[in-house]
Amino acid sequence: MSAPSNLPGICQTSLMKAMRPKLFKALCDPNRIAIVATLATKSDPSRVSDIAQGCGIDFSGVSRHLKILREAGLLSAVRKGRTVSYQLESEHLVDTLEGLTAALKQCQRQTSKY
Amino acid sequence: MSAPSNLPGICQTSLMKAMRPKLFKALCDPNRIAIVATLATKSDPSRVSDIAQGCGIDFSGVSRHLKILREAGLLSAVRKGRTVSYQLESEHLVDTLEGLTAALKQCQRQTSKY
DNA sequence: TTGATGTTTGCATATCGCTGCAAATATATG
DNA sequence: CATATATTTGCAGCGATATGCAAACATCAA
Repeated sequence: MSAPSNLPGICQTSLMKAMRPKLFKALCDPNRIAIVATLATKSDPSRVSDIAQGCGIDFSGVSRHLKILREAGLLSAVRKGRTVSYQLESEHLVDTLEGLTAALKQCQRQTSKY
Repeated sequence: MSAPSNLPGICQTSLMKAMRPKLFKALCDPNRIAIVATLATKSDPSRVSDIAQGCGIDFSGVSRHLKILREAGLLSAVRKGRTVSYQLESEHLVDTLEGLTAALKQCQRQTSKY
């Protein structure tokens, strides 16, 4: 039966690598999704206090969310004087998503019946 | 200054829609990621008990994870006799990811300085 | 230095989510 | 019907996470 070899195993491994648990964990909170969506509309970095305006929670909580998103590689932070501004790392996110999509399609191809 | 109009607002809205909180919530558990990666390597639906073999947790927990993934649109389920088999909805996942990528790029374009 | 502003962090609390076990349900078989 | 197998669901325990408040920290301005 034309042995399936261990290609599925390789495929699964590369998918697991592409799935980036940290990314999904960072985006499983609705406030963090809102923050990302908001920052996606800004061409310049936004200050913590400005971002907090949009959310319905305390700025300390927003600061924590921003930290999580930054550690997941989704945001970059810059300090300017007293303020810290965060910006979406759009290309990085796009690259990650495209990598995941490619890995999925690869699996699809290797497991499709013919 | 060639007013930005409310395009950013539209952009943010479409991104929020594309982000699918349910998807990220479904994929923020490591066991669920493993399940998805495993099912991605199968061309046929897999039975709950077989899927549970791979995970290190009780099959009841696996059943719950499968339910969450199914409700997020990531899996489809089919009952055959006493067994229920789950399969990855690969195309749907790919479409969702590509939609999200496209929405992100759209935002990138609209907010880039020129 | 003193005071003001912006952000982060420590702490307590409340809620959420994962898990295992046992019971319930669904289906097949004797 | 009674029994066996496969899956789902109810329940309780428990660790993780989100949140607000207050304190600490960083930076700027008098």
